Amino acid sequence: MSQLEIEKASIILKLLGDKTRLTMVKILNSHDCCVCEFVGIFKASQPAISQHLRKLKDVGVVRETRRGQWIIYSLNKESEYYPLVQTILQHLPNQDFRLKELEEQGLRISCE
Amino acid sequence: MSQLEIEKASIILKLLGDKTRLTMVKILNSHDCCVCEFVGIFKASQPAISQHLRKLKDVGVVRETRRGQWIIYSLNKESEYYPLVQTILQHLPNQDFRLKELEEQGLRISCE
DNA sequence: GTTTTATATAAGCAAATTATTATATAAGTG
DNA sequence: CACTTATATAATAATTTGCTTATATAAAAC
Repeated sequence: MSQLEIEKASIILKLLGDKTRLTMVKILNSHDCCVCEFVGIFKASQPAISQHLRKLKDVGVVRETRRGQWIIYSLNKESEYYPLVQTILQHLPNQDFRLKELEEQGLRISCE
Repeated sequence: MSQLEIEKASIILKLLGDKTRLTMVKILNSHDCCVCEFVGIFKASQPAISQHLRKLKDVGVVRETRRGQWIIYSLNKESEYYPLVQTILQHLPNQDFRLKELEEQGLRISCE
């Protein structure tokens, strides 16, 4: 079991202690996503989504890669926090239905 | 693996996303404690400690039992959140040294 | 090169969180 | 019963967080 300082762990837990960010990370655990997909999934503005992603990126939980005009976010498996994040995500129900809903609205394809 | 709604999980993660509360819960995982012991352990006022404990109690993560003039807090193993809390705590270093320090100051005995 | 699409960032503000100070309650002690 | 000890609660102040609005950047399309 990889161990983390309490201080660092509490930072990660606070980050994941937000419904939107926690759902984002759960989704990223099975599928990479771009910002516009998250904007479609959550009833939140684009800047709000960008700001959540930035927080996750700042601590290294997620990474970004540009692909054309899209920026694709993915879980950073090299992060020292990855083991903790993984065990937390295992307690959460699959969120694939959210991506399904997106596809039904024709919003998923746009970023592929 | 017991599953939790995202909404509920995020509430727990936010609660544990505080250094003081996270350390409290880690300590309670191996030893019951009273409020005055936590006041000794953390550089925080008694009301601040009480308020942290209240938040943990309100969601059912901890329980309290009065023993004379002391109120002893313990982890609530019946909580639906207990499995999630356990897996998180496994990633954290043991905090027994904090209780040791208390004993050396003669502050532990007072609550026994 | 202007326009559109995707995203980021900055500033301002409202809501939520945490700590402090003061006071209340409840048990134990002399 | 007055006094002390342990704890809780209420009010308030300070800090943090998350959202909105406006603007900037960067790539793609025309």
